[in-house]
Amino acid sequence: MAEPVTDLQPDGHTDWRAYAPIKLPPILAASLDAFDEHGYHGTTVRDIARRVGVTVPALYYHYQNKQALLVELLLGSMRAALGRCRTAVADAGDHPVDRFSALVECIVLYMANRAPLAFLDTEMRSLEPENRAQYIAMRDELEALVQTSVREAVGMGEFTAPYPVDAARAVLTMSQAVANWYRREGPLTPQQIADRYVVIALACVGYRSAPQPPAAD
Amino acid sequence: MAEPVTDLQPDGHTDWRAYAPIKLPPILAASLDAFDEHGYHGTTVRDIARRVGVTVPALYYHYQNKQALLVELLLGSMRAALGRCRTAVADAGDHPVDRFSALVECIVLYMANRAPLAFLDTEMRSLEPENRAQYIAMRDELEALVQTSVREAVGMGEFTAPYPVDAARAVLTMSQAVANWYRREGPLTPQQIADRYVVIALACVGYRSAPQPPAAD
DNA sequence: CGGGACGTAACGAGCGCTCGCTAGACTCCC
DNA sequence: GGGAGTCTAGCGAGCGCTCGTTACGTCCCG
Repeated sequence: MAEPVTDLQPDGHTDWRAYAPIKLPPILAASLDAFDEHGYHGTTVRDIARRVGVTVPALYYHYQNKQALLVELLLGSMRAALGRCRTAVADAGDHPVDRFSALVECIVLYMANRAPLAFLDTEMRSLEPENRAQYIAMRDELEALVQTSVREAVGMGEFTAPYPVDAARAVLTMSQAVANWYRREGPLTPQQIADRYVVIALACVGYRSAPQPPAAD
Repeated sequence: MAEPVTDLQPDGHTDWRAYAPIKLPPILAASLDAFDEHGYHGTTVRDIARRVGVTVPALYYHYQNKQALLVELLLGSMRAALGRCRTAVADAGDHPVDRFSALVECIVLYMANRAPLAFLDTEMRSLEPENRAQYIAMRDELEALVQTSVREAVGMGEFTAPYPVDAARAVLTMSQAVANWYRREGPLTPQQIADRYVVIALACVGYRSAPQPPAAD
């Protein structure tokens, strides 16, 4: 019942910076739209069916229940984001500053290019306990990646922020928040936003020689 | 039906830094807990009644309907936060850097001291259109306060961030995110977190001589 | 001609909300 | 001082409706 969706797999990418238009099965795509608009509990299976253009039992032929739709989207999204972040860290080489920059760029790129999926994050609390536990485990791993790169860069004297743990969390949260305000019709591309956020994040953690591009808003 | 609650008024404070333990009418307090746990649509009026220890009709004696409970909490919370921010800006004097610092401190203090209320923010989409419009208007005003202080400080050469608009939004979102992770039993007081966030935020916007307190995490 | 992919119809449960009613406290007037 | 009237705060019962879910029939394609 429902085979793996490439866009929701940890290795569903060849280049962590590359994003094709997202391709989800119709039922998942409709569920995503509905959950983003009204939240999990505010969405009815009848609404999802209506969006897809089928009847309710057709949904239950493809997915076990409503919760399975949320699990597929939420865990899949986190799996995909984490997979890309792991690749980004691996590709960034040995230097913690490069790993940190790659992480911020990767997270922001995901939040913008997959904003509807990332926006679902708040529906985490509607996951049943064991699903939520899985989600939180991945979430914690993502934060650990960021915290580790910051800690190492501080150890090398590259970052001078007086409160590196708080600064790292601040960077993570401000990056994740991109999913909440990014609009495709906005003036900046995801890559432009990501580039700017790398600069902002490096300033946040007190990078000793943060780059100062000439551009302005 | 339901007289004003001090904690939810824009002028429900004498000092914008001072927070007494929050005091809400029992029904609102129970609604807040339930909405935080399960979301608006995931909460039943029977659950709220059970928490208060009364029957469902008793709720409807005090409040018009379920939506009115959310409106009271969400608009009230935003009203209170915005009220404090306006006071903070007014008290900070003429210098944009001081206004910016006061704003960050004020926002973080609110997010920590009123975390359950601030956490409700995501339930904005469950507001009926006209209520949501009011909420968004206040939200926009809050962002405008931050953006203005940054723009003025950049104009004076005090902030050197290459992308001040993006940096200002990053600061706002990372500050608001405090409500999502703050725990009362955590190691830092709200004031300590706020002080640290002022330092981090000043770094974010490229304050030319950001203070460097000696402490570490 | 079998099974994958649906549709029709309906189930029990629970939803937000309201009805009619009442115990008790308070006010007012004679 | 005491009865009549009114107000607050709440109750038990149940309304009409929608929810997630399912049993079962049907159609079409290989």
